[in-house]
Amino acid sequence: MVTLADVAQHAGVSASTVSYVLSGKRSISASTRERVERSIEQLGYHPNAGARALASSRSNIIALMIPLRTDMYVPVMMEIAIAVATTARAHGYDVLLLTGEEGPAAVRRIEGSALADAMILMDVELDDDRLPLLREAVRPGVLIGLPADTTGLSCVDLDFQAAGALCAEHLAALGHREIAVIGEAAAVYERHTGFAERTLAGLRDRSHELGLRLLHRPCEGSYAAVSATLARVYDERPGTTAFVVQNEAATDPLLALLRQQGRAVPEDVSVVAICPDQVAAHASVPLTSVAVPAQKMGQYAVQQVVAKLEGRGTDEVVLLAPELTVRESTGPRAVLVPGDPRS
Amino acid sequence: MVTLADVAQHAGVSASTVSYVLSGKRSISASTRERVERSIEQLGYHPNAGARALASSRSNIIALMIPLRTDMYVPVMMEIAIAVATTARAHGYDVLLLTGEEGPAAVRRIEGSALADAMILMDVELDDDRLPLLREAVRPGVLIGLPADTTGLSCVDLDFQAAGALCAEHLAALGHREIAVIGEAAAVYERHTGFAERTLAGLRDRSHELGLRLLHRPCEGSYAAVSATLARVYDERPGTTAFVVQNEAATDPLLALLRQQGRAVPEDVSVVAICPDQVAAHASVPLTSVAVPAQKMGQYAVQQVVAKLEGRGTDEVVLLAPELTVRESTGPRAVLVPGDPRS
DNA sequence: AGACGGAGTCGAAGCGCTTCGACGAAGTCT
DNA sequence: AGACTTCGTCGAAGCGCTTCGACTCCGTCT
Repeated sequence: MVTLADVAQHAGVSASTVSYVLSGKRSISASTRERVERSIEQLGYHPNAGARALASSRSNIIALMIPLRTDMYVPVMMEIAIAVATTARAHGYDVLLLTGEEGPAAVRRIEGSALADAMILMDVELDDDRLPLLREAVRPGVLIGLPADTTGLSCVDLDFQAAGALCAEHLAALGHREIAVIGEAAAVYERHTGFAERTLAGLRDRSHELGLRLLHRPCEGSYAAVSATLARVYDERPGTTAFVVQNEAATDPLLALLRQQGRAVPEDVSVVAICPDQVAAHASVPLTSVAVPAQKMGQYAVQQVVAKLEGRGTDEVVLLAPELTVRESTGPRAVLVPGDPRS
Repeated sequence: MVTLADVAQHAGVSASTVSYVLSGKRSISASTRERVERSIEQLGYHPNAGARALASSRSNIIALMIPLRTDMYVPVMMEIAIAVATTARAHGYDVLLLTGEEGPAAVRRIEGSALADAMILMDVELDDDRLPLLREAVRPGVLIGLPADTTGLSCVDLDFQAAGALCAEHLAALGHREIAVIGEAAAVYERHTGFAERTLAGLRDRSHELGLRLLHRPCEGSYAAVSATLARVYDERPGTTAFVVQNEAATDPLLALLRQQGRAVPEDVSVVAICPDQVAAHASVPLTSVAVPAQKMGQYAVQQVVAKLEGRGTDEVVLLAPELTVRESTGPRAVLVPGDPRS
């Protein structure tokens, strides 16, 4: 392995000079800089990560804790992870992948070992075990998600409450009065994942204001589960004319089942989904949807964490404003009144 | 931060003794060991990763290069990544997440900087840029996937060729004679991703041996694309009675479209998929499938890489034997002959 | 009894880098 | 002209750990 000393010797300067060329922390004459850079190039020098970390107490690594379970949102998680990795690299950082498995111990381990300079946590629960540790930690952290108590923490998330409200508004404007929510799997609510509850709150509140009747049912992503949920919904609320789907895995089954039952989308039933744009656009009926901006969230988390590492940036909660894109799955409520041509 | 020296002082021993307690590389008396362990516990000591890496030239990190693109196999990639992270932790390693973006430069960087002790590469193309570097590298590497030339490399993958053959056999045994393959997106073939071509080879060869007619069409995962492909298939080969689907994203659209066209699965048409079991089991018609053992592949890759790091283990290519699980999407070919009750 | 070997511990020498203080040279101010 | 800066460079002191002798006991073998 070629070391700093090798480069220094090759360029005829001292080791510290090479170091300063690399870091730019002191001014170096153009001629020296060039000579050093040529030597680096020629020798194929890469600074030893361990030595650098030890001397500078900076590892240039950001830890990313992803959820272990794959019961929800796999594409979203993947998209976030890739966005984090890509953005981090652009800022000169690498990403260490931790699974939720270790839980709070992982936070302690990273903190104690200085393996990473900062942490990004995904799949944050309302009252997450890891948060007290994160608050005490020397190293900055950013959450993707929104816990109950955000004091002393930085968070990024979609404003799911506003997203829920937006769905209600869109459907209300189209004349719908009875709406069913196909929610996440029951387990997601049980572990108090914030986004699910917030979406529901947004839907409830705005529905109430707008005079809509709302029925919420948790639902797994399988055909069988969606089928059962759908049957129950129509049983309890035969007048349902619109669905809001939060569990992205449920969108395809839902559309297929509605079609099978002879309910046309959007003529008879409207469907709004909360999911990544890509998923919405590729459904059998392109879905009117509120996008989950996975990539933006990943990028923002990294930017925030890097800002903190550089001394800029403070704790703040950023809720990205939801955007509803109208595609082909929503339309005016079919009203059968005397005189209506369709009646 | 608490250091080795702090622990040593607290326990009343020298630093090296603490180090040996930690590593177990020299024998330590039970009493000393206990005292040191108590001190470690009480002080909440975690060894500094950088210092350890510098002194031992081992970072205890495994680098994982995942594909940047999300045009295929997202759940598989995610499952592999999680399996790698989990298995690595169980062996005392952490995982560094690299995206394919950097390409060969990433290999050089890891190699030069000693950031990781070993590398696991995913999304390997037949003639991958990174392979020459990996062959020269001091650090061991394992590929998940199978390139054209495997000399000097360790690889794990599903035996996709056998998987293809297995599909053909299953359908032949059920009496099918004309089979259509819904392949991966055209881009996947263009970049010469091994598994796609190997599957096809397996299908072709065995079909030929068994006297089946095979039609292969690349296909994106969207409804529109599957719809178009399906139309073309029935146009060219009206007698098609079975489908093999490789692009897992295409399974749902395919089933939905077949249903829409009044073709019952499995009564009129059989469908075999090559995808993770979870995907197959949750489809609208539970799919007969050859499993892509993502988790096993991830686990194996880590075990292999760890074996190499420990001096055990040599270069070898491991192709996992495919297993076909019969579910509800395949059945005997509907034969309309005079006298058949259905005719 | 003396030589020998293993178990248990310690001290010290690095690992390759960053960073601080120092120093000469050259420019700037009064 | 002398006193100050500023610029560019160097030497040396660590960062916290691993690891290699070396040393001391103490039990064992002849």
